[in-house]
Amino acid sequence: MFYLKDLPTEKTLREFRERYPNLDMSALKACTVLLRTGSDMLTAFEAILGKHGLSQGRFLTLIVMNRTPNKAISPSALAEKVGVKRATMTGLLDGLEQKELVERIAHPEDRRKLGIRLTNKGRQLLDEMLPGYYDQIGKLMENLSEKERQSLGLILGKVNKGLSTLFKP
Amino acid sequence: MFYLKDLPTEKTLREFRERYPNLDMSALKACTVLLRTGSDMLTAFEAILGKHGLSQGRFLTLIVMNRTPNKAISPSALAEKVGVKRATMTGLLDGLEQKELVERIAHPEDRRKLGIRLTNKGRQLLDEMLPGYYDQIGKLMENLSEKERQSLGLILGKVNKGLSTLFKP
DNA sequence: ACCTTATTGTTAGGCCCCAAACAAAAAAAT
DNA sequence: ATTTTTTTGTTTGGGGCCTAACAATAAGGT
Repeated sequence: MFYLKDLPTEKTLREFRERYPNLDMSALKACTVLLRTGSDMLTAFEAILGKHGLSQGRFLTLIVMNRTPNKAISPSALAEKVGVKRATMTGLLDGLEQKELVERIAHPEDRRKLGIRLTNKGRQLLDEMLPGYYDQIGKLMENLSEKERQSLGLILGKVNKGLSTLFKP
Repeated sequence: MFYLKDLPTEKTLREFRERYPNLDMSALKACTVLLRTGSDMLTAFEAILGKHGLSQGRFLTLIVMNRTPNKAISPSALAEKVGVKRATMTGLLDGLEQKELVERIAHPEDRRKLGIRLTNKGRQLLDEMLPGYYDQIGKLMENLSEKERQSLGLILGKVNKGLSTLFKP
């Protein structure tokens, strides 16, 4: 899951607005459609990743490491970039290490720290699956013109602006 | 979490495209921004709902029931509308029932079936929290003109079309 | 009527996420 | 030099979601 499957119809929206008069119908509609689409996209991606034995979290971890495939990176930096807590990263790395896609290396100076590295097998897996993955993303967006893609970015930027002011006042 | 926190920079995107030439940069960018925004929205909503002791799943369950507040609805219908498996709905209903927001009623004819109803307390909670909730949604979208909201819907519709063709070929 | 099949809600077990608490080690304060 | 604080990675326990398997019941096939 991720979000409501059965989005409210126009009729339901109107009924709700009668009961809760401050309801901004077009805002709620935009909001639900956005979340629904995101939810479906994620579900689709997880299906793709599942074929390679990866979860979204593990895949994102690999992707971040693949930005600098020859450099080691600390679990905490990795957690921050992926957007999970350090505790969660421990679990993701456990899984990746068991599959031998990644290895933990002791830090030469600071004995608290670790360095995480892609193994050859890890790099190999990515090089094998990423072309297909990017293909799918291309197909996903093939119905959008370049202009529409820009427009989408602009609009989502405004949503983000709204997000940042949500909890301030 | 939900999606990558640290989105790729333009530079990283270009580097990736060199390694994976079929990468459609504007497609990937649109994709990541969309998922990132959805992720942030969901996080924000969960923070709001948490104040009322609800999770996203439980809240959506209540919302769906609130469409017809006086009618009982079966757990399986509820699961389908919310977008979770029946097994998951059992857990959601357990939680809601324990908070006395919802009650399970035996079906008069078919002894396999149940009817789920909002209790007074459940209705009360919704009527108390929904105005504020819709307010937040209004604020979230306040930076978008009516035209932009329509445009967003249109664009997301095309993304959805892309989604539906993702696994066919 | 009897047997098979389908449906309903639940339980069991697993994965992924989080928050909180830890031990080990390093850095800062005194 | 000793104590305190901070940082790092991990463990523990909990929630939410899933799949697979169940028992109970109903519906259909013969």
